[in-house]
Amino acid sequence: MSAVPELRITLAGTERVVAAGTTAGAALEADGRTVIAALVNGEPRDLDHELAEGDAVEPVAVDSEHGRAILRHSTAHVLAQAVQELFPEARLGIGPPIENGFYYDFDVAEPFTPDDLKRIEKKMQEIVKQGQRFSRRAVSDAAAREELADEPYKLELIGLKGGAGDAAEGASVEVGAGQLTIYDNLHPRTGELCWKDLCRGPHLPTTRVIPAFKLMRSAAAYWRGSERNPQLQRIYGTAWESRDALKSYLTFLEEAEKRDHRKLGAELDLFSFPEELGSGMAVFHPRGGVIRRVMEDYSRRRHEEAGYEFVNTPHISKGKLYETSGHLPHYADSMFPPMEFEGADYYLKAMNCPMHNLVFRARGRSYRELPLRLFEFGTVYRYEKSGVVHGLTRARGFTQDDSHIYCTKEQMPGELDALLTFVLDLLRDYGLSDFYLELSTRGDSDKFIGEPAEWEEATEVLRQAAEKQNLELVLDPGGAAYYGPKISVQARDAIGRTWQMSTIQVDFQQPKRFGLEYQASDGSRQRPVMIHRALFGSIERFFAVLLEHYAGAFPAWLAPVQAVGIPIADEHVPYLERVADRLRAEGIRVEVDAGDDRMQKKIRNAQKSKVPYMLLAGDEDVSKDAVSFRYRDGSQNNGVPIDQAVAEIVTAVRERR
RNA sequence: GCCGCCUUAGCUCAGUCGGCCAGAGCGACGCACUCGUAAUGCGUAGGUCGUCGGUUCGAUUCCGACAGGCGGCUCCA
Repeated sequence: MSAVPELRITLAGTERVVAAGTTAGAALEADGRTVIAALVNGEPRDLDHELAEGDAVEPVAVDSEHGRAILRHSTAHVLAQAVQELFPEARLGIGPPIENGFYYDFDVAEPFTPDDLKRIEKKMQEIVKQGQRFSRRAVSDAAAREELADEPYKLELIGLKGGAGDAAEGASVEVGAGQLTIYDNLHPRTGELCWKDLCRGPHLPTTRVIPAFKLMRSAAAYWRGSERNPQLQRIYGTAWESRDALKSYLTFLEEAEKRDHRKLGAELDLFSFPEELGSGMAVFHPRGGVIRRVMEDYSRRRHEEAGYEFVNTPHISKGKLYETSGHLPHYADSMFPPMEFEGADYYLKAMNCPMHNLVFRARGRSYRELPLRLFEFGTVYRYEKSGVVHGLTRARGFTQDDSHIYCTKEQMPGELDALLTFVLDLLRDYGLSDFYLELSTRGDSDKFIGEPAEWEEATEVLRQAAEKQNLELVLDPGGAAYYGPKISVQARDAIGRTWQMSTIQVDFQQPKRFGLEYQASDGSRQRPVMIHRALFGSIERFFAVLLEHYAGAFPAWLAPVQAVGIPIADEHVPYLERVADRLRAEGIRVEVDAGDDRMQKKIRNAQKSKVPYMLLAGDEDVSKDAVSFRYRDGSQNNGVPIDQAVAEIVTAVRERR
């Protein structure tokens, strides 16, 4: 019989009895390298956290989502320590883990240079190599204030304790709701204090078990995320459980860079942003134009089949319209300033909905017409701040595939359900297949207008429609537009990035503001519900997403040039022209490369322009009434009879492959 | 809008510690070559070094403003 007091705990699901004073690490027999922390009763804890009677303990592996966050958080501490060693005057902001990495904010007189980053990274490596221990220590608020007297931002966080979640994204990793703690970095042999930071933790046992990290960039960021606050210098870094994991992340970034639509757009001669037009305004070149036209044509056809009616509206209108719609009071910052003309203020169109409301209101409407679905490729202009304009995904002029559906309240659930299915099916036809949905609801802010009961009802209907799709549903409280809740469809692309695509919004406001009415079967006048919905979001943005998704190698039906004829020698050009004529007669976009490059060079050019089909012909093919295929992936299929070759291409295009 | 960085030929980039005619590769154009699955050779043209202003005997180079771009912050389709 031992006199040592004992504890009963649950270890990774099984009951155990351990000596009092046992740490989570000891109970888990953690090596501190692959298992780097513990979940105690669901809360992340350091390995040297002492267990209490009845605790449930689970290991946290460094290569788990939780584990990486802890690793990155610890690496952020190493970053801050390195910065303060090199720049003793630097004051600390916050330093949380983020997706794929971490950052730390500093108040310094001069922004960091790329050279500074190199020095900081080197210093971090020294700290990692030393293997300093992360040691947790509870402190009272008063003691923390005294210790951190030189860290004004930390003091501010202490003052905000409890409300830290609202203080700033990431601030909650510094101060939790309860007892304040400070982490000391201790020298492994001497135990000497090397550095300390106010932090909730948990952390790795030592800096030595940071396997791989890299500083990425520095940039300015507002303290606590507000434009009104001072700007701090933020350093971004990434950290991984192994060198290989870091390497594959860096490879992913390279891949993303290769797919950048701005780069591909120039390389493939699809579009450009002439400086003469001003920032955020694109022109589409013929090759981009044809892709866009095919995208639009297919969308038009599907909308027509789904009972939409097409309308057209101007690009400019008197300000009164946007006062009626409520945009001017809520949205004026995003609109171009007005043009004074004939005694009225004219605004560039920033939204299509007010104009569609005028179409609805142009005459009396009957319940028999509902749901009335108005559709337009409507070009809008929005004033985007100069720093946010970004290629085709964030432009100042863009075209929405916008539609507004007017229906009765009773029709709303069925309409939303059908709409969401329609939207997802159509997106799938363009080649996106991996989706999740986001439901954005009303928040506390006073930007939201309208009756809470209406909001609740609409939110509930949207939720039900979303749940029927059997897709992951993410809640986004407070993310709604000012006039109503919305569902947005998020799509993951070929390399796993997510893009916001379609949005579906319910709006009770505009029908009221415009006095929209229909006559019901009982002769009474009723107010319709309005559903806003853009499927591509904007054609330009959707174009960019597809361009990046396919890395420029569009499926045949969208490819600007679907086939290129490549003669082995000049004398084979007329033969290929005849083949090309056959294809053109079937509506295929085909070119014959009759230039005086060598055949190999023509193949290279066609390959670089990502043409799906290369059709080669030499004496052998001519003698057999055939062509030889070279596909984009480099594979070939030689001596294919012309009829068969034409059929192969036509079928692929018809089936949108 | 804020912070930092960037802007040299159609594209990608050298270069000038302030000094006579600013370079390369690719692309374009011309000539020769007529070739079986990712670059044939030779030649030619092309730049008031983003714009405007300042400093200087002299500015593409230094300084400032503006425009455009890139990375973030804030915001968003």
